[in-house]
Amino acid sequence: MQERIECCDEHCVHPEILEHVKLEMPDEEALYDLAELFKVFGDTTRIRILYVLFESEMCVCDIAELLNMSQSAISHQLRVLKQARLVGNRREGKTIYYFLADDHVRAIIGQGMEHIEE
Amino acid sequence: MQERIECCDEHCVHPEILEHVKLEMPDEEALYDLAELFKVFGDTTRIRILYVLFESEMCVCDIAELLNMSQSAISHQLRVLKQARLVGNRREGKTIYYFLADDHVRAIIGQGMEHIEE
DNA sequence: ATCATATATGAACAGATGATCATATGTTTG
DNA sequence: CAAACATATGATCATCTGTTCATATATGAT
Repeated sequence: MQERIECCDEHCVHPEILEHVKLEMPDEEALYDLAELFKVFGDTTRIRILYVLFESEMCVCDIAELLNMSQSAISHQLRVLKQARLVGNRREGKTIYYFLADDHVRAIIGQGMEHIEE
Repeated sequence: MQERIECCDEHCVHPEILEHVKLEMPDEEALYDLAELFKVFGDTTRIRILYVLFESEMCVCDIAELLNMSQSAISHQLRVLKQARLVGNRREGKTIYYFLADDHVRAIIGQGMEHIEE
């Protein structure tokens, strides 16, 4: 007689909550984009780059020197950061300066810091 | 005569800014922890789990059913979320209910959403 | 005690990721 | 135009990650 014969027949949350959850879920594309965004923050090198840019815009070789890493490694990561629109850049002669794209970066990292400092 | 003979001798930011950046950087351990935290957010399954828990605490099999994934996969990811202290759980008989650990989760995901919706 | 149910866990494997190396592109200077 | 410099990029490789499968643990019911 019962439709659902597997687990969670009776013990769990009410069906209307399950329905409600399904309705409230953002669409798959947004969830995917969100995970992709956080992946970008989920790497020590990229976090360090972002922290460096908190203080001032900076060229690639300066970042590499500051973080004691190869120019190539930094360049690859700056590409990832730029694709995620977390940083922007501008050219001045041979040099390319990178800077934080917007204040969400600070906000997100700030919230993260609060959590781990608990 | 010059100490620094590589790139960035003259064109780039002033040395005092470089010094300032070095001083302002959080220590390596904090940066590592921060990256680890964002890694946890950087997966579609875990993001979806967190969104489900936005609405209500829920047991493992319900989450699995809602997300159309195996109980094992969900259990593995709940473990990761718990280790990052993003969710907590409580037992009620055979069932274990998971819930959001604190409001940083909402804040962080909210900021992330704002960014991708730009 | 035995069985069913809910969840957890370890091993294994495929796919993703990040640093390195070599090289390419683009800019300035002589 | 050639050389020097700043940056970007493609290939490679070792490592990490997430799912699956099989199995273990824990609780409740009979």
